[in-house]
Amino acid sequence: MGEKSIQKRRYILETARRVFVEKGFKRVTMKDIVEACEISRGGLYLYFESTGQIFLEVLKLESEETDDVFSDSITEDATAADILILFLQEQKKELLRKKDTLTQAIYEYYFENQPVRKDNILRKQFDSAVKIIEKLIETGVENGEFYCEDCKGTARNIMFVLEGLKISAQTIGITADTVDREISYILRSLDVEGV
Amino acid sequence: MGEKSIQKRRYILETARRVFVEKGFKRVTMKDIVEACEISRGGLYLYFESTGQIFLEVLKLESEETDDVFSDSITEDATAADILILFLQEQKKELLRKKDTLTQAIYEYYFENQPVRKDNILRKQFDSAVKIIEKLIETGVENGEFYCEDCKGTARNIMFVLEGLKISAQTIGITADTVDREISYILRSLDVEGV
Amino acid sequence: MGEKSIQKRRYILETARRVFVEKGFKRVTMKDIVEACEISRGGLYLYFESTGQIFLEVLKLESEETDDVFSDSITEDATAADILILFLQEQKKELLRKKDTLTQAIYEYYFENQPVRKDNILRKQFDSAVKIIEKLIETGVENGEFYCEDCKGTARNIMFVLEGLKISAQTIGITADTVDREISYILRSLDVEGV
Amino acid sequence: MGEKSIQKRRYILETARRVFVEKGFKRVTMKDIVEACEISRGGLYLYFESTGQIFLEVLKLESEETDDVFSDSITEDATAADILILFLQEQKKELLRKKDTLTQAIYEYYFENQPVRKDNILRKQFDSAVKIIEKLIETGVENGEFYCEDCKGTARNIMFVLEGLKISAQTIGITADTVDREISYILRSLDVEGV
DNA sequence: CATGAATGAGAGTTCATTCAT
DNA sequence: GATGAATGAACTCTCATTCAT
Repeated sequence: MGEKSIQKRRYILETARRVFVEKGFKRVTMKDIVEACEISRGGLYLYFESTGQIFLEVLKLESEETDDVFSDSITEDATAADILILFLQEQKKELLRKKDTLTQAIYEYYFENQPVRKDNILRKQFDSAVKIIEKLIETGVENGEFYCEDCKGTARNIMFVLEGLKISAQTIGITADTVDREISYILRSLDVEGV
Repeated sequence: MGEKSIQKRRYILETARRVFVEKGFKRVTMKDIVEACEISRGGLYLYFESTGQIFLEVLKLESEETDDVFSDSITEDATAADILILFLQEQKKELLRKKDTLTQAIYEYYFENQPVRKDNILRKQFDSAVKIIEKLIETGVENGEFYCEDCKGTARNIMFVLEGLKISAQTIGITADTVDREISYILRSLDVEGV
Repeated sequence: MGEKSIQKRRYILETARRVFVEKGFKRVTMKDIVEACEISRGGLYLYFESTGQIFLEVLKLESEETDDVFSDSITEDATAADILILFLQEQKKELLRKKDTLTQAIYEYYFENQPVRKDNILRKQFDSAVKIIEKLIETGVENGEFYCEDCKGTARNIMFVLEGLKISAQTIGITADTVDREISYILRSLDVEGV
Repeated sequence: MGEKSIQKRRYILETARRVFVEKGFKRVTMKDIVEACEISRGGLYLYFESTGQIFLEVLKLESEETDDVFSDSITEDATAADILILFLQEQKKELLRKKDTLTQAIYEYYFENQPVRKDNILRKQFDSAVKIIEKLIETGVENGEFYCEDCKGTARNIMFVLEGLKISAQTIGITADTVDREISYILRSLDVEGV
């Protein structure tokens, strides 16, 4: 059952991604994807067997392409504070996009499919983000940019706040203001100046 | 549209609630509710016209009965810190329940139906919770229990952390430990002693 | 899930019977039956859930209505030989009908579904036919109409010959002559005169 | 339509045979055969155009290789009774095998495809078996081994009993005992001693 | 008011068959 | 000759919704 044309596979995943962005996870049917891809009903089944599988593959692709969220922000002479701020700004953009984001689909998918710890991509991303932020804060503390007694705790706290903002964006709705306020709250708690 | 038997209406909502707790929002069909209620198909339509409407009514009932989350915790001689801690412990319980909670259904519902600001019950609850916490913190500050420069900001921050924990509980899964750590992080940031 | 209108149920079974007679068992789809009955797709599922179930019910009806194959042949003053001959003539008619018979469908069904001994309607019918024939032969022997050393064996043998003719009719094809020859072979072996 | 590789053709038929043995005729799809043969979808169509055609060819091969059912049993000094008994024992083995036999597939095929008399392989086999048994009985009668007034009739009767047993084995199920009883019934009717 | 049979749209899935390579 | 990706028809099954009783 060799995986057929690898381009087509990728094409389907990219197209499906748009569908998920638009409709979330649950509402998406194989038919939706077939139609978006303009391929035949049977054609899709040649590559994938369910929306769940397709979604997971979309996520995989996604994380392959973007596990460098931070690396983008890192330039030689950027300070820890610079990087943290940049990262938070990125998150803000993402948060406010609301549509054009997989967020909703991801949540919906994980509501239904809570895979074993190990397979939970979401968890991996969360944990790795915590680690990176922790490192960043430690660096900042060493440089005298930040003041912080519990770097790991703070990193975790930041991530939960971001998660809270993310889900709020999708449910109760948030404004740029709200995000800005939370970001400065975080930065102030680190004693970053001029915020 | 004469409102028929008000007991039956209530009976349906209570039964439907259980269904939503069990299956979330999206997966619930009118058929599910009909079967859970053991009433006739047509009968349900006499009272409600869609799962969405039913869900909203369930939420309404819910909030009528439970906008006193705090009042429970408040006894005459409880300190602000006592109350806050009690509140956070309540939230912890709720968070770890995971199943047996409307949380997932609520998120799912609001993913699809983002009503005008004003009708967003979720938002109202969030905002009112922020206000209450803010008050609480202010009281605590006045009493010298807490140290806090931006009460409103802190209150908001607490709520976002809780939201973050809530959604994490439903997706990546969290442990009691994780919640405890966040709670003490919050309390420490308020300079609450002995945490 | 009460069984709805009993007439409709029966109507469906009778219509389905015609479909099975025409197409056998395997080739029949739920759609075929829906169309033959001129009811809606969902309507059929209200009553039955698979062609297999429908077929079994058809058989049940069938056997309720026809377990009196013999009783028809029995009149007060008929001799055992008369009855046996009548019975064999009935079988001949059935055999030669070829179409307009459930035979094929029955075989196809039992190829796939070999239920526990006890539930095998086919087996029950076979066994009960053997018993009746045995009785008949015994009576004939007592009356001096037949000569037979092993009544049970002969009865069984007759039934297997009939089965052989039945399946042959459906596969290699047989003529009236063939059946007649087998019938007289049987009767001769019982020493029935004038055959 | 140049006949391509004759080995491949044969390979396909042998593999397909196994598939038919396992699943009968109707349930077998071109896909099943393609997969069992581990060849390409298009490849199969180069050699055959339908499961029906493949099945017929399988039967042809089969009969080429096994029209010597009897010859196996015939040794120089075997008596007619010996040979008949051996033949019936062979049939018994076949009957009880149930799975691992083409029987079901053959019946299913002929249910749907009743070719003109002449092409009906099944019929040919039946007729030729009758002839051989007839010869055998005649020989036995001449040798004083058997008593029989209508050799052809008896031969035919034996074959129908065998057919009856065969179809019963596939539908209502039979035991070794049942077969033994029928075999001795047959032999007794031929006055074979010691049965 | 209440019932529940009936309808029909729509989602999922599998395969026979073709055809460009 | 051979491959296997692609197509589209055909089936199965489930529900929201209506409507006669």
